[in-house]
Amino acid sequence: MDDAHTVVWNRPERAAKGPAPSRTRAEITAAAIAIADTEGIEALSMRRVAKELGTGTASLYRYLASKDDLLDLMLDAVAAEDGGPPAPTGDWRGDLRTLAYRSRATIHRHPWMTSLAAGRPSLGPNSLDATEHALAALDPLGFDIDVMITVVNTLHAFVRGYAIGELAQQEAVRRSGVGNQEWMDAHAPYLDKVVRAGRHPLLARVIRDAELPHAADSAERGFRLGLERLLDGWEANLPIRP
Amino acid sequence: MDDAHTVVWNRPERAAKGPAPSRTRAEITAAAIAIADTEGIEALSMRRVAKELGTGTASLYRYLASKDDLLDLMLDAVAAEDGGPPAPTGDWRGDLRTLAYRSRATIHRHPWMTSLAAGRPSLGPNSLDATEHALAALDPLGFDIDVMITVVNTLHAFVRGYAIGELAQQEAVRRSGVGNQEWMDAHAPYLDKVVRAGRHPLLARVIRDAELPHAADSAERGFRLGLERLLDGWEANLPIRP
DNA sequence: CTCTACTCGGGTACAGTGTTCGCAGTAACG
DNA sequence: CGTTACTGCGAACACTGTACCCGAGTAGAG
Repeated sequence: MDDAHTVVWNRPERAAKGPAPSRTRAEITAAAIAIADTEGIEALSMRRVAKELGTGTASLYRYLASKDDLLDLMLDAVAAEDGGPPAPTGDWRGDLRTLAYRSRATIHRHPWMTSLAAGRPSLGPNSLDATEHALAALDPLGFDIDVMITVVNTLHAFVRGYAIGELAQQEAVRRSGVGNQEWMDAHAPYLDKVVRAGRHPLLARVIRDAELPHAADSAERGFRLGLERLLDGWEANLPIRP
Repeated sequence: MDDAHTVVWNRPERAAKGPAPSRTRAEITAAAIAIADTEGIEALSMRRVAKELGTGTASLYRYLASKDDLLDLMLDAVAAEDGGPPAPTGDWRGDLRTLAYRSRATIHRHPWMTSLAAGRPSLGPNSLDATEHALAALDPLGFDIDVMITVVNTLHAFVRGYAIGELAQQEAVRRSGVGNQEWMDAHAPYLDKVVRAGRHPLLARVIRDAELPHAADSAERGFRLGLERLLDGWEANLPIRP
């Protein structure tokens, strides 16, 4: 791979000369995503991908400069699911809410996203499309461009950060290899001890009295609550009141 | 490690019988944090930690059931920096702002946190302390416990998510091994092509016209802006108006 | 058409990873 | 004082990403 100095998005898929490649980057990416979805991100190895495609491991390096490139491609590929973001409707609040929920759904479909996205700027073409559409929803509001990008960044930050919290336990359980009940049983004595020690009265109230953590849709309700407050904050600071 | 079924926080540090261990979990954790800070999280291996401490690699497994345990300990250790969170002052807005800024500073000091925190619930004693203090700041406001924990979760989500975005490029540059300029040079042709293609007019405005991304304190100003809007959103929904 | 210059696929090899096993030495309990 | 349970750790195992090199195959040049 002689053009490793270039970025993967800017590298031609097929060489000018020579025989035609038998796979495509998209094929390889799709196989990798399938593995990460079903077996977890820690099961994703180049050898595993090669086996899935029925090729030799070293062949993959004809398409990708490194595993890092593959991870970049995976992140950008899932950003294009559902055929790209919807067009702005004029209701900025509804549009942003829709984008946030779509983003959340995507992360839930691919929990490995959260760990990959950390430390990896979203510069793929599909991610850029998503950002453009988010900006478009804000365009009619009269913010200047600096505020607009800040709003988009903040929304993005909330969605990603919230999803990380939501999926943390679920992912820990999955990685541990045991069932949810066994995982709980392993952690219960420790948490009991903390609560019983009495130095965390409010946390104890959360564990004992709170209804939300025990509800089936607790995460979704918390997400909506946080999101609406965020939108409230911007609505209260619109330069042009509708 | 026969009690691997237990959680690391709940495992006794020293055995009842036998010779005294020559290191402590805290020592090992500190060494690991130092390596991750200076050489990056991908340089953190059990062998590297052992070398740093001058021990054999296998000895570490007398203190930790797995590398995963070590990562958990690292995350909780940094949560205790600066001697724990400050006591509530009565100004809930200021208190939450302080907590958010402290959290951001910690992440900046340890950029590897973002990738570790994904998929790992924060159940360590120091993390629980931090959550307790955040709840305490909200206690006088009259929210019920469900809303309180939602507010804390949302704040946490915003801070973590924003930091991920802030550090993404910086981490990508570091991991690539080349300097910032070379990294920029490698990405510029691709971004130029995207802008020139004309299908992202708002993104083009951000890249060309926005002042914020070029300012030295851009990330900090964006963080403050997002945080204040979030606080605005809650202030507008207080059950008891002060 | 031949020749040349290139690419493609992939077996092999290398350095590194997390973790287990077994063994020698040591401290405390009965 | 013997027994027991621990400690430190060298060696080994099964994996990882990926560089190297090879024969085979294809496109354009002359």
